[in-house]
Amino acid sequence: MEFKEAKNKFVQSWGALGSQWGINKTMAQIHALLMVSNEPVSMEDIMEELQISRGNTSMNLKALMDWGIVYKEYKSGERREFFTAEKDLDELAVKISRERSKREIKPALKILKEVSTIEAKDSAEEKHFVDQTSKLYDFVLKADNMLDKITEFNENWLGRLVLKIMK
Amino acid sequence: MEFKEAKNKFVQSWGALGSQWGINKTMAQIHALLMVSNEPVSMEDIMEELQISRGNTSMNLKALMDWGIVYKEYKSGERREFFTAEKDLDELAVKISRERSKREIKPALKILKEVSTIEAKDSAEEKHFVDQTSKLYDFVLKADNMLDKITEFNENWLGRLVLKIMK
DNA sequence: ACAAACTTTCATTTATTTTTGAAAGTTTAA
DNA sequence: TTAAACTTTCAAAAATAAATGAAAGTTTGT
Repeated sequence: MEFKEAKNKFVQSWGALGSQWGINKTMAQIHALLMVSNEPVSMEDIMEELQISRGNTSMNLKALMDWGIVYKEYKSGERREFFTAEKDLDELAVKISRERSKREIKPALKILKEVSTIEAKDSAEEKHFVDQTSKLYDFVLKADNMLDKITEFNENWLGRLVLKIMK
Repeated sequence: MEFKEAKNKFVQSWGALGSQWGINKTMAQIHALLMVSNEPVSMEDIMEELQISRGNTSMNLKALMDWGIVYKEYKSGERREFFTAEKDLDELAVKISRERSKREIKPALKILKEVSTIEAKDSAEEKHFVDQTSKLYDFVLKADNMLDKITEFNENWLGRLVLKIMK
């Protein structure tokens, strides 16, 4: 396989994969493109490479910056803005899990807390509901904390030890 | 909040959350409904509760059974089929991660392997591409294994110890 | 302060995904 | 073997999500 072909394959596949994970295709593609670029890329170049409109590019770059995984860069003597992706994968994982936790897990916990604390009358049906949603609340909370700790400790000796034990 | 209201809120919210994670709304809603039902539910009842068509119900039940998180049940003397959800959350987590790994992570690894093993010519651009995709391959592989181990050991003492250390 | 060079926004269009429902298929009891 | 009672399939319709592009907004050098 040739370089251009490989690059294209990577970008396209990353886009498709992103969709499956609830991330829009263009956002994933732009991220993929920046990840494998060894130097900052201008908006024009992104538009050109991915064959997408200016508006789409702009919106998705903004979203990526909101997630904290893409940065703006300024080149001296250049009016245009350039973009780079966070390339440290541990850092990337931390930022993605923080963001998903904030956007998706926290709201889920809020709902679970609300519905699991209704006053359960004596019917078996209601008891089961409260029991099951309470368990779910505990479980999601535990999972969320675990993800937090894993990413947090990922780099240091304790994390490495844990990884070793787990393997 | 009253029981019916709480149940409805849970089912609706779970559906919305599912969408964000790339799981279709109805599939997530049916799963939610079955999770909090203390006894098997017929297709008719699911259709009625969620106000969805027979075809939709059938397809999504099939998908949930393919994931291994919903089971068919037969009641003696009843012609109809009934459905229940896996209610053990550890078991649920194991099945969901297995399935997502199989469907999404494994294919991603395949692509990463392919594109990271192209012959890098001497340009800095190509070297960076190979370097970055190789790192990504290693990282995703590591993460996939970790998820595997976490779910696998979740119930036993080692898992508990690790959780404790991490907290 | 101006205008050139750029970026962002958002109403509209387009593409994708999900849902419907009628027809086809299946199972079971008599 | 038949037909009633159910489930599944899939082409078409509906709903949802994403992309476009022109207009509005912003920044920067002179």
